[in-house]
Amino acid sequence: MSDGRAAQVYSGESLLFLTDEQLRQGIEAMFFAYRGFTADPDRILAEMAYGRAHHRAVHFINRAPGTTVNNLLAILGVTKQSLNRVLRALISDGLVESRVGTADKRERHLFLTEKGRTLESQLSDAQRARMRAAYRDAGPEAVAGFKQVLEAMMDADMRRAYTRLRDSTG
Amino acid sequence: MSDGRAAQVYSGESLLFLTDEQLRQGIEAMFFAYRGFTADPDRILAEMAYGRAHHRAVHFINRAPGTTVNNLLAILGVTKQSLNRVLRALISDGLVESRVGTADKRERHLFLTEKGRTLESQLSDAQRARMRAAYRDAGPEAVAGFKQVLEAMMDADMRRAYTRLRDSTG
DNA sequence: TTGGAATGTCAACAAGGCTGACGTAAGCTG
DNA sequence: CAGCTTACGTCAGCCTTGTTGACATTCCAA
Repeated sequence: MSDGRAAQVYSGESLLFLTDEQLRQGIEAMFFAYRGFTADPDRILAEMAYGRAHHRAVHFINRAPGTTVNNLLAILGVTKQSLNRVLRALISDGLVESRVGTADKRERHLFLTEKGRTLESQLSDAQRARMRAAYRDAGPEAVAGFKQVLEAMMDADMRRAYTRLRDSTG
Repeated sequence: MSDGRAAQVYSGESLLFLTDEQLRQGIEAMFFAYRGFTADPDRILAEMAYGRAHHRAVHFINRAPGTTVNNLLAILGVTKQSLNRVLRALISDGLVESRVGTADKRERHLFLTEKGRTLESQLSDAQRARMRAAYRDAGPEAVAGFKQVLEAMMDADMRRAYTRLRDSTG
């Protein structure tokens, strides 16, 4: 399995960055960084009895207004029961509106209300602030590399979801 | 708050990478990539009634053998009650050994047993395999940028923990 | 018209966070 | 030595967020 050590050996063009040690560093970096990544929104959410699951739902509904429940399910990678609990809370609190589909009436299309948009921007402002600071510290080339590695780490279907979202706006 | 748009304006040297849009892309990349990051160990853990929490404990005990409970607590960022539940399972299953401190007898020093090391390498082999593939795809410069951005995203104390671990071995 | 897809809902459960409270042993300090 | 603090363990209870399984409804499509 671990061919990292082996990689060191036949490195004509320095494959030292594939060492087990280097990989472990990356793993730990992901772990610690993800904590920072979620810390700021988590603090805001805690004040209003919401959790990370609500944040994720709100984020992706904002990103793709009118998305269906099924679609959101696939993006978030949770069961419909799990998502439903979150959506129910958001709908009954008036942050999300669920409209029956016109073409296919089985589908529910999800939209943020004004109140929902307010929370969303509060959360993403906080998260972006940290991200922006990190980007600024690291510089544009580092950011390009950052995205490249992250994209390569994704499962194939998540990469498809990611690039589809990215290319639809960005 | 969101000065991303503003950044576009006075970009003498292209601050386009600080756009809200670019930041959002990074946020979504983190989200999707983290799923991939944990997917392989999660599959292995599920087969043996362990969870991500056990993985984290085993990982850091392996990284810093003889570490104290308090130290582990700080690194993992959880309460002692939460960690204790996990440690109790690992100790009673014979994956972790807890030795009373010699200098300070209040402390418990934690070590992996042979069985513990076996699980650890199984998990980290799986995680490294994905990481290695991603690194290889992206190349050494991208990897350098990846680490740079992640490090900049961490909270100050987590960055300290991270660099301390990194510099102790790597 | 009938099968299957999309959605929703109920119930039950587990992992893994959390707080609060309490106990014990050990170290430190005045 | 006395008393405070630290390190650790543990009990009890709560919350969020994930899971399965079962079942009803609605409605498209063959």
